[in-house]
Amino acid sequence: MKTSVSSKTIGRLSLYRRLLGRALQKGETHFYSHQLAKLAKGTAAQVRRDLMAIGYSGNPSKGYDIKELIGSIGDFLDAPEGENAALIGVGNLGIALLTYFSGRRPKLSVKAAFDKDFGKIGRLFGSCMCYPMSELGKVVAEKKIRIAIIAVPAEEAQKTADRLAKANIKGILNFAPVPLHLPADIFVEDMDMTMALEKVAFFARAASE
Amino acid sequence: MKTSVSSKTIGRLSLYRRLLGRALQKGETHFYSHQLAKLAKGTAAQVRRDLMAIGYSGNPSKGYDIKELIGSIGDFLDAPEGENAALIGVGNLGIALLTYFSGRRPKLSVKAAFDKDFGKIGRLFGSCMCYPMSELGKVVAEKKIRIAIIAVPAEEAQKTADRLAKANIKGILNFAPVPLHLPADIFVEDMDMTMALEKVAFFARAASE
DNA sequence: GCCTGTGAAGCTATTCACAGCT
DNA sequence: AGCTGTGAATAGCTTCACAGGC
Repeated sequence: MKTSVSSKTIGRLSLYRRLLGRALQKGETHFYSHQLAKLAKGTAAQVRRDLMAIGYSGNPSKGYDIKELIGSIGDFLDAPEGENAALIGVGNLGIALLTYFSGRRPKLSVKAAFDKDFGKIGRLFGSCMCYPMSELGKVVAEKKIRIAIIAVPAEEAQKTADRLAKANIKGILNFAPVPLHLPADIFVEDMDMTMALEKVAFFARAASE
Repeated sequence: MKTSVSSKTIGRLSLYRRLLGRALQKGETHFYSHQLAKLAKGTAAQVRRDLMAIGYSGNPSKGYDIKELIGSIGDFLDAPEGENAALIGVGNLGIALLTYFSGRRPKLSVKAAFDKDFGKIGRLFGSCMCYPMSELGKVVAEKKIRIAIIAVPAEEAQKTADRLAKANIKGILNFAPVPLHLPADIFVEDMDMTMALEKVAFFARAASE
């Protein structure tokens, strides 16, 4: 049932939830689709379509109840038991990501880090222990980890991904600037920062002339 | 003319260039569209369409000349004089990005960093001097900076973006997890890592049942 | 009147499929 | 035979526009 929702819609739902959370903290209680659209830089029709996908219904006169809607998005997006992640590659970027993700979502946290550098193994980064790669399978099973973040150099990314696949990881957030070749049942989301920066450079130039 | 190429195509061209560079280093000289497609995890037809967009033509019998193609992509994507970027927000993430982007592309480099923390101002990060925000306009003009990377906390992102707009920045790579409201002639690419991780969590779960 | 929910239209992006070349 | 380049077809996503409700 839920597999029929597009990746783009899932992304926007994640965004809506955050924006709604901020509105809630400011004391708002209800929102119209066009208000949420404005915050999210989308259109009202799209907001309504996205909410249709999760089966949430608003009220034509008051709009959407913010608290309720946040709950509905959570019911749809989050695993009830929460989701544990592993970080592979405790370099500059890896450490920044650990900090960035820590405490952001109650149901989604990085529970273990891995590196091949013996200087890092056994140390705590934030509240996250760094293990050697050889213990990947064991730790992943113990801590019920299902998703992983790859923050290793490009040359090691594919090898790392293969090990993750063997460890039964089902989803990967990939920061290495190379596409990963993996079995089709593993979901991969690429964060190609080089691509992103080159895009910005290109369109900035295109706009300037 | 070049504005007619879609953002997705631009992104893939950036990827192709990197993949071709690696193939070149391995000693390859020619490539067929299906070979590049395999590396890029796309289809042969799409590779050919993308190359059509930049007006590069291959040879039906030998395929594409790798060196030549890298050159053509460069002619299309890169500003001949190069493109200078600024980094705003020298926290954990900002520093990781400085390291990540340094030396990756000859024609695209981060030339200045900005922060509001006086402890950071005046220091060198990598080869990048950290300036106070008050000097943004001046430094941007002096160093001919046209694009910027936002790596500040969510609460400060919009304010930072407004200052960048005032400083005549034409493109922004935004790592803050909030959409930015800016004049339409400024290109913004969002790197919403929270969204990406939630997507991975969702589809990993969907695949597991 | 101004909202939501949604079928239908419109767009954009991708893939098919084949003519033309070597 | 096996490739490229490309019109035509398809699939996927977004927006329009309006019925129905308060």
